[in-house]
Amino acid sequence: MDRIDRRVKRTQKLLQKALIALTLEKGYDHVTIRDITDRADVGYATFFRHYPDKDHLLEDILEAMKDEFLRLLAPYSIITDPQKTGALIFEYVQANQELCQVLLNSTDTMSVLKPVQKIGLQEERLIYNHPNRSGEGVVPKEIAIHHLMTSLVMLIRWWLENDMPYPPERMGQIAAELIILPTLKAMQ
Amino acid sequence: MDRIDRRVKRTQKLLQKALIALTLEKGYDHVTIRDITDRADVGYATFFRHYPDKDHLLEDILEAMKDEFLRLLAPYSIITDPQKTGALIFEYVQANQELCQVLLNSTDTMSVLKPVQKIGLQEERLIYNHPNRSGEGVVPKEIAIHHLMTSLVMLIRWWLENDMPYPPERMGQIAAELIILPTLKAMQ
DNA sequence: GATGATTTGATACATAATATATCATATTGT
DNA sequence: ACAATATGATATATTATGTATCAAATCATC
Repeated sequence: MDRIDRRVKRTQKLLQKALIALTLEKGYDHVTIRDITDRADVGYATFFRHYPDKDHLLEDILEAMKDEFLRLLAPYSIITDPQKTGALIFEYVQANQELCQVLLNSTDTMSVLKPVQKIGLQEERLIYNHPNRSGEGVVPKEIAIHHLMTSLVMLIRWWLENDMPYPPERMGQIAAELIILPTLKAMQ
Repeated sequence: MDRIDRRVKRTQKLLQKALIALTLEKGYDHVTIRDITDRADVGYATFFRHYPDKDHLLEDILEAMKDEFLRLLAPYSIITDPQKTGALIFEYVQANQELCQVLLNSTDTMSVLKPVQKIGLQEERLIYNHPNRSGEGVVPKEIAIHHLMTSLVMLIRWWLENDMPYPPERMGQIAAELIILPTLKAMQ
């Protein structure tokens, strides 16, 4: 009933791989749809049978990554153990370096931030009740969560752009001291 | 000798104003060069006599803003008085709301971050010698400065996107507690 | 394995935007 | 007033997007 045609899944995977490879080669903006379909060895018109434009293909890639990523982090909490969670995040980024580079450096980086925001809101209750939170800060909750998530993404961006000069454990520690703990402390 | 033809300055100003207005109306990506030249009431080919593409026009606008912005902040330091400087920043953003919205929400927001980074590096020595800095943190200097600047830009983005729900003074305070002071403390 | 449904490839085509070239006209700096 | 330069208008080449069509291949299911 609800199963997806093998051909569809195959075509979409080919298009996704092609976009990732081409973005690494010449930059997201300079990749044309013809480039993608040629690389994927797929008819040109076939692209539009799956995605209305390039951005939607990127979004699809991001969605898949998000799911895998959340599964990885599920056993821990960014609040209960900031350093450990931070390290896990940077280990994941290291293991999926090319994919992350594409998602975070495509012109559309900002669109990546929206799903990330959602992840933040899912943990909101957890954050709000955490003992590290003093409750005496001046920072509204919504701002704090926004800051937490976007700053982490920006830190990952920096790390990738500078060829990962520190190991994941160290980056986790940095994320904790620079972003996670201060945010908890400053929350209203 | 070095002076610029009045016609050139006039045309460039018209193109800049047109891009800002059109970006607010329909979004940066959807603005065509024909749109710009029509709105500016200028010949189509004239655009390319000044800029190779839309991004370079945006860059020109950004450059002008950067200069004005730095002149505004010159008497103060983000380090000596974080709250006051923060408030000043948000007051400027409020006064130049439309311009800032265009620069921070155009797809190319990331290109805005590069000049901002430069501003940060100019203050680097000042930051490094500030008494608020404990010197016991684990965060490398380059990461701290990157974090400081990008987080401020992201906070401004949030403020604009959410219709500026708090006054500039409050935002300056928030920026200080959430970003500036923690960064100084965590610096190595 | 046969069959009806769906996807794909190939092709043609319409549209839109970018970018360049040319030349008469208008404006500028001196 | 005059030489230099910028502009407007127009034509044209190029590139990319997006749609339409139909035969052939592939799929799910029985």
